[in-house]
Amino acid sequence: MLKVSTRSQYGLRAMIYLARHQREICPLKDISKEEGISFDYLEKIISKLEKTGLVKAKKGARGGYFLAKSPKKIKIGEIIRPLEGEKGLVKCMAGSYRCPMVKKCLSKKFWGKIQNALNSVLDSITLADLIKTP
Amino acid sequence: MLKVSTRSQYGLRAMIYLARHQREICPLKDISKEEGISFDYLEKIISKLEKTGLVKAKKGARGGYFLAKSPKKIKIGEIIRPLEGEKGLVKCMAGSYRCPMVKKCLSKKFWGKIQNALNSVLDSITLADLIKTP
DNA sequence: CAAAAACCGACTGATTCCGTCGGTTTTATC
DNA sequence: GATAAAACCGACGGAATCAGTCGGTTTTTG
Repeated sequence: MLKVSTRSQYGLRAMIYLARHQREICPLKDISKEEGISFDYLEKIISKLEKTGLVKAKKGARGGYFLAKSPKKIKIGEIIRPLEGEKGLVKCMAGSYRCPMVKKCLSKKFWGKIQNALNSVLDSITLADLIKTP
Repeated sequence: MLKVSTRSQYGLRAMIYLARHQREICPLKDISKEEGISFDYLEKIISKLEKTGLVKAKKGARGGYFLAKSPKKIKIGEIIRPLEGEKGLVKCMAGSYRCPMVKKCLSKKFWGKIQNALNSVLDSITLADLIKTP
């Protein structure tokens, strides 16, 4: 339905939170409380972001999460894409799939354009851009 | 999951078909056969496009569908948006919904930007653009 | 009248979303 | 060393949506 899942929305909000608390180690409890997002769900989301290397974790008491690099170097696309799954906007762009109509199909190229446009917008904005209050 | 539904993909292909058969009246059977899309499903899709006024129908024997206006005047966004539902990319942009965090939320503006960018790409391309074979 | 077509609404299996839950491991502090 | 706080992990489940099917109605042509 061309919708951004709450996963991505929550993930972005968590990243914004971390960006505003740079050089601190933020326990998930604080983020979830502050943002009003389910702790358990947010855990799954941030763990994904950790696996892609955007976020680092410190375990144990007084542990928590923190950004792996400066907000200036984090493009929003890097946050959204892993959370949405890298499948691509339409099935016919997913790596494995081979559309039987590909020869005659005029629309594939179109969807590729849309996808590229979307990605470049997402990559033209950094986390730092979002937190600077003008 | 930030995916375009097959509804839209099929809808677009049907519109391309109609554009390539301008001034003909195309029975759904032909479109579905040519494009390899389920007749029954396509019927639901095209009926939606008819309701939005992009396509006109002629009932009865020797009836069928045809474009309501020239392909040059049909923006792809006009095709996709009704098929995807006008809900917006994220819940917090849907007309009725009031997010409790709206005051502090830095991301809403961001999603608005993304949505606008997407819409302008979709509206920058016409059906005519898609069928001219370069 | 018969056939061809659009029109319409109800139903269904599968998938994905959006969480929840219970338990494990790691670490800091007392 | 015990305890508590935190990250980590996998299984489960209700709800929504998707993609499609089906059966029937209405309209028009020949």
